[in-house]
Amino acid sequence: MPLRLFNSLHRRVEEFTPIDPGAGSVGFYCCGPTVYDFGHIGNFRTFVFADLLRRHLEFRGHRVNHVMNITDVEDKIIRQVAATGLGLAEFTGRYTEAFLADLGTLACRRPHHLPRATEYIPQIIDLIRRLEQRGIAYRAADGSVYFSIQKYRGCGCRYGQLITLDPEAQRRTERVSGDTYDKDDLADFALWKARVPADGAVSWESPWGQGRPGWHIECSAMSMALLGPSFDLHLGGEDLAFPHHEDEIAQSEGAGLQAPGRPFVKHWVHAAHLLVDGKKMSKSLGNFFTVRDLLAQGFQGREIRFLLLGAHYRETFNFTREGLEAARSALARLDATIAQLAERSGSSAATSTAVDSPFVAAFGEALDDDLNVSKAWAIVFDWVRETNAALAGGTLGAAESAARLADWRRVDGVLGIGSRPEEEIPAGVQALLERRQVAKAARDWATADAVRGELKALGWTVEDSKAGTRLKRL
RNA sequence: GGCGGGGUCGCCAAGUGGUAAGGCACGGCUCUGCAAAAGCUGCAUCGUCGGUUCGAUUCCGACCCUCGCCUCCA
Repeated sequence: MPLRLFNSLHRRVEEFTPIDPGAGSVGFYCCGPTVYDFGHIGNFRTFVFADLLRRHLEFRGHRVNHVMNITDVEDKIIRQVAATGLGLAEFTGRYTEAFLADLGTLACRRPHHLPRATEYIPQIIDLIRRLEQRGIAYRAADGSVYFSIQKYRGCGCRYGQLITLDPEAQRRTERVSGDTYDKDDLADFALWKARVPADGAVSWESPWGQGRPGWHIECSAMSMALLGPSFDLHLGGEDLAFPHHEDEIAQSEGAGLQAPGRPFVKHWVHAAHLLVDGKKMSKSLGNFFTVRDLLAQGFQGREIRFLLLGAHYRETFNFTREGLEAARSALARLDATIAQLAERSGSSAATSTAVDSPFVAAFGEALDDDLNVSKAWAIVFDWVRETNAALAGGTLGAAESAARLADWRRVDGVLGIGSRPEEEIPAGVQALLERRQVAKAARDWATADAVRGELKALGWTVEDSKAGTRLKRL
């Protein structure tokens, strides 16, 4: 069975097929961060999900051209720039670096392209001009350029591809009524924002005078610049479906750059939000974690990744500290099995086989099923139990161990969990261990147990087995 | 008010028209000097009430609870 994915465009699970099978790579775009602060764990759920999809596509033999934009000009950024007195590039550069570091902490493969909005101003301007030429964009009294949804519809295009919209039934929220722009229609959105004094030095020359791009237009301009006017996959958090993605479609298809009958994007995929302790993350509730916060609490990136990969991407997922602790325990069990396989396989290398083992095949099929990662983990842990049983039974030879290890590496190429970083054993701990060994040899159990207690207090646990004594970090 | 998700074991979380994966936690047993680790093993009838069906947790209806979106929040 081929890969099937939910497509927000049609609200059903569909087989994934590249829009252009001869292209040699899959065009893959994921809306990235707005760099005005550290990303929180909810943001990273989307990026970890995107990483899983990318890795699975690669596992299935696709070459993926992964693009993620960095929004480095936006209202909040401008406010921060003004408040901190830093230059725009300096300010956004800091958070961009932090974001990429966090992405690395969570073992996400680096996107092939990380375009910044400010580096694509000419392309953005070209796109707006094209929309203007086609009569879909208009300049308002405030000097800004807006996208006219009515004109767009008049061209036979459809606005409302990702959601069902009934403008009459929409509630007037504060955000709408608080909008002070001079738009023809409330639903219209800014393509180019005329400079206002509060923008400070953040502005660019354009055919409409000084100003800066609207939010939605950057993704249209950059995705099409890097992936062409029609590409395969566009991902993002569910909150972006409307209006951001809807507007991206409108701008991109409104510009009419696609070949006849081709859409801007073939498959839209949205990741559900994360809850923290059952509630939406928000600063006022204080249930807001950055990756850094969690590292400071002693958790590892792989533990966070494991937890984020625990649930299906289209389900809201409840992120808790208990969940992180459970992730740690589960990973310790997995790590122990992998370590034993490595030990047992010694120097023998696995002979590569043309056919996937039943384990690897079942794992891949689980992910083919709309990225059913929970099912995939169930398969992994079934395999862990079975492997442990074989290991405990002493029936696993070096070659078989190496083969299993190779299977795990294959699977982990998709999961990206990796292995626990080796921790050096401090000399003091090593000395205690030796003291205990001496006591043990002398059958002085009281001393041996006392030393074990001391080691435990230092964060190390001792495991005796027939093969010898093993020291493990708690 | 409109639209869209959810309610499955103590916690997290899959899934299916024929009596429910996996993880964490917990109990018993084996192994162990004792432990730990590991193995074996035990532990749920799926929000409520109706309906369809030979049979529903899975389909339909109503209700309750909960979460999200409704114009620049992943």
